[in-house]
Formats: sequence, structure tokens, C-alpha cells
Amino acid sequence: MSVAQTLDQRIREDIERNIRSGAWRPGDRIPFEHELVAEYGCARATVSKALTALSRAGLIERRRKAGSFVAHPHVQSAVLDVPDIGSVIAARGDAYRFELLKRGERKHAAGDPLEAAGAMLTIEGVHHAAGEPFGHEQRLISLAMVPQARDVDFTAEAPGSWLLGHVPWSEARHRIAAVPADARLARLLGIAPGTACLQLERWTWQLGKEVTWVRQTFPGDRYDLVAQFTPQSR
Amino acid sequence: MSVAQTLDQRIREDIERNIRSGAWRPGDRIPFEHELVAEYGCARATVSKALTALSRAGLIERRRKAGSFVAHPHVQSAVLDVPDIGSVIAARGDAYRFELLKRGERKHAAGDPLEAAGAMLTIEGVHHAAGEPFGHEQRLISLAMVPQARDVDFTAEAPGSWLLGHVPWSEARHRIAAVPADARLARLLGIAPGTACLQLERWTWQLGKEVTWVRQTFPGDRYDLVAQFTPQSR
DNA sequence: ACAAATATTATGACTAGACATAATACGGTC
DNA sequence: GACCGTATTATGTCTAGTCATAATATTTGT
Repeated sequence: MSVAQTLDQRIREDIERNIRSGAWRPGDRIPFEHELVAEYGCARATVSKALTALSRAGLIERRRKAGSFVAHPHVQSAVLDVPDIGSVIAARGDAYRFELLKRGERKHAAGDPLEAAGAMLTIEGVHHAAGEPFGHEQRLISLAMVPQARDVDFTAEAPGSWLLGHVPWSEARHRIAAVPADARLARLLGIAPGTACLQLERWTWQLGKEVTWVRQTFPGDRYDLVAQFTPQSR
Repeated sequence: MSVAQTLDQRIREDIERNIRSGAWRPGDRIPFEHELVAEYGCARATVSKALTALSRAGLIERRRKAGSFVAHPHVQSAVLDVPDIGSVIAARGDAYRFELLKRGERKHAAGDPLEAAGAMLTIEGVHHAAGEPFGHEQRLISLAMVPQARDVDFTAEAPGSWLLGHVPWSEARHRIAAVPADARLARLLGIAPGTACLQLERWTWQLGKEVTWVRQTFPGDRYDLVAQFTPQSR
């Protein structure tokens, strides 16, 4: 099967195979650490490393004194990659362009998706693939958090990829929904009003402070999200 | 801030804060393990545990001889929880019911979303919340993999939750798209034809063999997906 | 000057222990 | 038999070290 691998990986995979094959069912107790130590002839730290990994992956639950048990699956948990739009289009071999429609600056207003007070940069634009409209983007950037954004020319670079390079390693929350295109969106994207669109909203913050909010809307027939290789958890 | 925590967690969080705050930027070398050992006055295994976790989270890259470096973010990677529909509705405090529309059995046909040959169970139904239609489901189940499914009464329990309890710890691939409701779907869900719907497709397999395929469709105004707390990676 | 051989160094995996902690099982008391 | 304190036990975190491995620096040979 697989080639050279470490002992803790082998232990992990042996246990995982027993769980995924159904040989060990949810609720079953798996062997105690000291039993695995005896079986593999290794130190307890090595067994523990394997079990810690399985526990973090949600496959087992460890209980002091009682032992470790195969977890009960509850939700399907998937890792969803939300790539930069420019790179998605480039990967398909199409030319990419960001068309800046509007750019403004204003104070925080009630009902804004960004809750932090202070000055904000507002950006609206359309992503193009191979010359055709691909998706619409509405964005707010907190100027308190990213003052340099004031001096950036977003006709040359899309705000998303600029932010990725200049405000790295932030955190985010995503919301995915299906919405009909309103009249304005339909005109901008060259589609019929009411067309089903995939809408992705993302709030990004850095150390608990809001950096940017973006709402991207794509016609349903031009874009979909794929969440690959999905273990269950918890 | 936080209360009692382990030393490796503290080291991990200290480094993570430096990265997320932007103090250490992508490409920067973080302190060597032996420097962190001196700083925290602990064993190298403890520092290594923290760095291993950061590396698996995609925040740093470790290179032998060279040291460890802050990774360059590329895509937004989010953990998406796709819960069982029944529990979603129950969590909102509404009554849940699965209405079985059709149930059949047939051989594999060309173009089926499940590629494995053999007999398949076909199921169609509607999920109801508080007496109102909530979403539509079309499903195929491989009878070679789950022969017991033949004897289950899916009017009592939705196939999704039954499978979760009887074929645990499988793997899956998801696809999310926005589609307009066709005439039949519109009638079943009590919505206007063309209404924007969120469509979730899921292929599930166990140890490399296909178990089930499902396509769930929800009117856009009744359901959306939220991907929480999203670290970037790779 | 350039390439090959060698030394150095940081990470990676591991061992054989120690002590802490939480949950269970056991025993004795009322 | 119900209740409470104590002993036991499996996990959880950690130490102080070893040996291996991969990549960089340095030296050596031509």
C-alpha cells in the first residue's frame, strides 16, 4: 500500500481503517494505550500522538479512566476552499480583469455589515473572465485597520487579492446562499433579472477587529463551490 | 484573556498572535526551536508540539536546517458544517417530517452520479419544517454497499439520518451551486418556478467504494450555509 | 574557478520515564 | 440498600535525552 511512514502514522492509519471500515462501530472502546504500546512495542508517547491526531480529527473521543471510544458522527464537516477569483479564472485558462465601478469613502452607518465605527472604503466592481462578466463584488474596508488601502489603485488589482497580500493571516466567517438577481445586478452581469445566483458573503477580521466585508454574487451557471475530501467530526 | 492552559498551547498562541497581528510577516523566519526552548524554559518536545500544530494548521512551514517560516496565505479555507436536515430544523424549534415521494430499485445506468455498477435504491422525498416544505431530496444508495437499506421504512426516518447511523465514518465530496426551480420542484416546494435555490450535492464513499449520492435543493430564502471561524492555509 | 566531498545544524521521530487529573470502582458507614 | 470517602486507573502533559534526516556551509581536490 503506502511506502515508508512513521510509526505513529501507521498506528493512526490502522485504527482509522478499523473505524472507517465499520469493524469498530461508534461507541466501541478501542484498545487502551498500554495495550497498543504492547502491540506495537513502542513508547506511550507514540501511541498518544496517534490518538491525539484521531481525536482532533473527530474520529475518537478520549475519556480519562474509561479509555478511548469511536465517536458518533453527527454533522458532515467539509473543508471548503474559497480561492481568490482571479486565480480560479486563471486556472481555467481565461483572461481575468477586475472592473472597478464605484469607489467611495464614508463613515460607518447603521445596518452596515461591518459593525466597527470609523471611516470605511466602499468598493463595487465586476470580475470578468475572458471578457465576459463573471461575478459582482460589493466590499467595505475598514480604514482604521487598513489605512494603506486609501492609496491603492483597485483598477489594477482586485481588492481581494490586494488584501490577501497586505493583510495576511486574518480570520473569516462565510455565508453561502442562493439569491435571485435584481434588476441592477442583472444589467451589470448581462443576465436576466431573477436568475439564480450563488452569493458568498465573507466577514474578515484580524485579532478580533473587523477588516473587511465582501459580498460576491455569481450567476448559478458560471460558478459553484466544491468542498473536497470530507471527514465527519464531533 | 484565557484561563488555565497548557504550555504548548501558550507557545502556539503566542506565535499565532505574532503571525495574525502581522508582526511576523509571510516569509519571515520564526525563532529556532532551541531559542524557544530557552525562552520558555521547557523541553524541545513541547516547543515541537506547538510548531507541529501550527504547521498542520498551515500557518508556518518548517524546513530542516533552515528553520521555520511564516507561510504565505493562498486560499481562504473554511470548515463548513453540513448538518443533518432534521437536526437543523429541530434546532430552530420547528417540527420535522420527511415525506417519501418515490422509492424504487434499479440497475446502474449510464450517466448516474454513482459510478459503481450494481443494484441501487432510488429515493425521492421532501423535508418539511413546521408543516411547510423546506427542501427536496433525490438520492441513490448502493445496495451492494448497504444491503440493509432495502428493508428500511424511509417514511419513518429520513435516509440521510438513517445512513449516518448505519454507515458511519465514511468520506464525502460536496458541491454547492445555485439553480432555478423547475416546474416540478416548484410544485413540490410550493414556490414559483425559477425561484433561486441552493443545491447541495454530496457523494459519499466508504474505503474508496461509493455508498450514496444525494442532491438536496432548498429555496434560497429558507436556508443558507455558514462556514464558521476560518483560518487560511497553504 | 568550479565541482565534489565533508561537516554542521535544525527539524523529525522516538524512548522511558514523571507527575497531574478526572472518572470510575470499591468499601465502609449509617 | 443508599450515601460518601478513598483507591485505582487511563488519559494528558511534560522532561531530558537519543538517533535519523535533510539541507546548507565549508573545505578540499582538481
